[in-house]
Amino acid sequence: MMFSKACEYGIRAAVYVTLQSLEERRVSFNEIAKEIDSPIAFTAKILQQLTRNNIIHSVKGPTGGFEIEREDMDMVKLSMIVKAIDGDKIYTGCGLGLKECNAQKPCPLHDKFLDIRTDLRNMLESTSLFELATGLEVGLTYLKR
Amino acid sequence: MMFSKACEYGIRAAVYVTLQSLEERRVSFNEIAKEIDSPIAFTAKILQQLTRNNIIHSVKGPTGGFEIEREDMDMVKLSMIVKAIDGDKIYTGCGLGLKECNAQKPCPLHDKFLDIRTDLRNMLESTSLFELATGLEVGLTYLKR
DNA sequence: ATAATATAGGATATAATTGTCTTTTATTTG
DNA sequence: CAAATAAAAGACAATTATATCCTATATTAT
Ligand code: FES
Ligand code: FES
Repeated sequence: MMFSKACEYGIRAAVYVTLQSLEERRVSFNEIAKEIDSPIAFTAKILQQLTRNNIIHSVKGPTGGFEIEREDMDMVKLSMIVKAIDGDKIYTGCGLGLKECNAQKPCPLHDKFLDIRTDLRNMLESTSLFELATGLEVGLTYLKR
Repeated sequence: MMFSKACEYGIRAAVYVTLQSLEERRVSFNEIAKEIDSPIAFTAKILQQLTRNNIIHSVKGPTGGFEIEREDMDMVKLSMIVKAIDGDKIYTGCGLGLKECNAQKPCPLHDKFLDIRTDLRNMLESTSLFELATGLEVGLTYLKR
């Protein structure tokens, strides 16, 4: 609804990688897909995108898998994942589908829509992977149900 | 992104019907599609949905077309249109795609997501077609381009 | 070096959404 | 009543999003 399926899987996957990297564990896409309850091959594609965008790091071969550096856990915000997977139409598009969102020639919902979207944007730009992983770590939140 | 294309067209169409009904004019789906710059046949389908959900009123035959009662312009909120076309997943779904959004077993983004979604919901539930049409009427807002 | 392992990449399949076309039904006017 | 008009309905087509499968490439351990 707000994010594509691919983006939802991408965020859940990145948070799971973060959680495991906190314990120095590399994880395979098989494990990730199982733990976040997502389609394996599709998840692998999404992990490729995250890797190409330097959001997570991948290592091939035995003992390989996905990981994320400790400093990146703080640096990587949700907005970066959303942008890598869904692009920035979530920021730039018109809520009523006009060709562009423009205050000079706004749709009837423009002002109200912009309020919501600005809040969403601020939230995504200020939320780090580390922050999301900590709730998981102490069992307060879940990646599947 | 936030709404489906169908929903975007639906809102724009309903606002246009409202604007014209303020001047006692019934409008055909051909005119609506032209004025909101949307695919004609697809728009006709969406107008059917709005009619079935008693959001706008349709009249067949010569002099027929779509219209909306003056009192309905205030009574119909955007939330009703969104619900009629996109269903209520926008209100009930989990932002990270968990099978359900539930505070007992929340995803890592639950609290922050709920804040945004509540604002969106309040906005949609408090915004009437009349309110949106008035900006159009005085040339402050636009339904195409 | 070789075998085993794990991600990368490309081709393909399936499902959902978006969009078109044609026929039917209801209504109004002459 | 007949002709014209406009929405309703159903079948179909195109596009996009989601998902799977198979092969290639890189890396590690033996
Ligand atoms: S013009 Fe529609 S949201 Fe800005
Ligand atoms: S559980 Fe994910 S948004 Fe509520």
